[in-house]
Amino acid sequence: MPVHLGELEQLVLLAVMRLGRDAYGVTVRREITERTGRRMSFGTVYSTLNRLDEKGLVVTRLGEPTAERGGRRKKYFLIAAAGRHALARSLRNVRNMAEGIDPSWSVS
Amino acid sequence: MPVHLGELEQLVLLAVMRLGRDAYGVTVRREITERTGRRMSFGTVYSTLNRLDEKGLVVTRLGEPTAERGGRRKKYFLIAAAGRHALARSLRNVRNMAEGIDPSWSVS
DNA sequence: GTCTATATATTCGATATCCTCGAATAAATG
DNA sequence: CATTTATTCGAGGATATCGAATATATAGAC
Repeated sequence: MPVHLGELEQLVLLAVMRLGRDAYGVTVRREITERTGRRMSFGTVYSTLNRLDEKGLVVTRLGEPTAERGGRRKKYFLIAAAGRHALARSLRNVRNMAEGIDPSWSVS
Repeated sequence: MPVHLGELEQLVLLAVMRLGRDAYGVTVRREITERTGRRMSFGTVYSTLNRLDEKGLVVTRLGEPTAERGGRRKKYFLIAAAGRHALARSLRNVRNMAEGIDPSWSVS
């Protein structure tokens, strides 16, 4: 099994963490788009969420129907311990590599 | 053409920046492994470097033979302006998503 | 000088994983 | 049963990965 997080897996895991108990397909996609400007289809988001689930990096629970106006039940995602670890490693790697290379270059 | 940087592309670009004029296959691989612990074959490194080259994110120059003890000439890599921009965007996205989610979680 | 062994470095070909989308499906309410 | 909300599916492209093959340089034997 792959030990590394893909690019989008990283962003999706971060979104799941940010959203806490309100993380599901729609909100995850919105969070990423709002914070990064990155656009993607729902299919993309869900395939990533499901992959993270299969890897055991998130856990899911099925939501109750809301009283809003129909619509299928939500599938909520929560980050798992393994997900936290994988994310921490991944971010640490980037930080270690970026350390010392400074602001200037991120502008030009 | 894809607008996003893969996970490894990000690390390789950072290594190329760090190494300045001494960036080539062998040193890039070593830099990443030393700083992150991440192992990979040379084939992996070179395929990524070449992909970045095709995308115009790095530029190459061929080194002169050294007086060390045989061996093929080195192909040096330098980050291009487009590479800096892509990297800056990519890192900014991660930072924007990680912002506010703090220390505690990176431990547990 | 020129062969050949050896060291250094890069390329190649094949496969797995990740990303991506649009269309299809499912499940809830009025 | 029409509409809304949400998720799954199927197919194709991009990235990552490796081991083996290839290229190119020097040193030493002859």
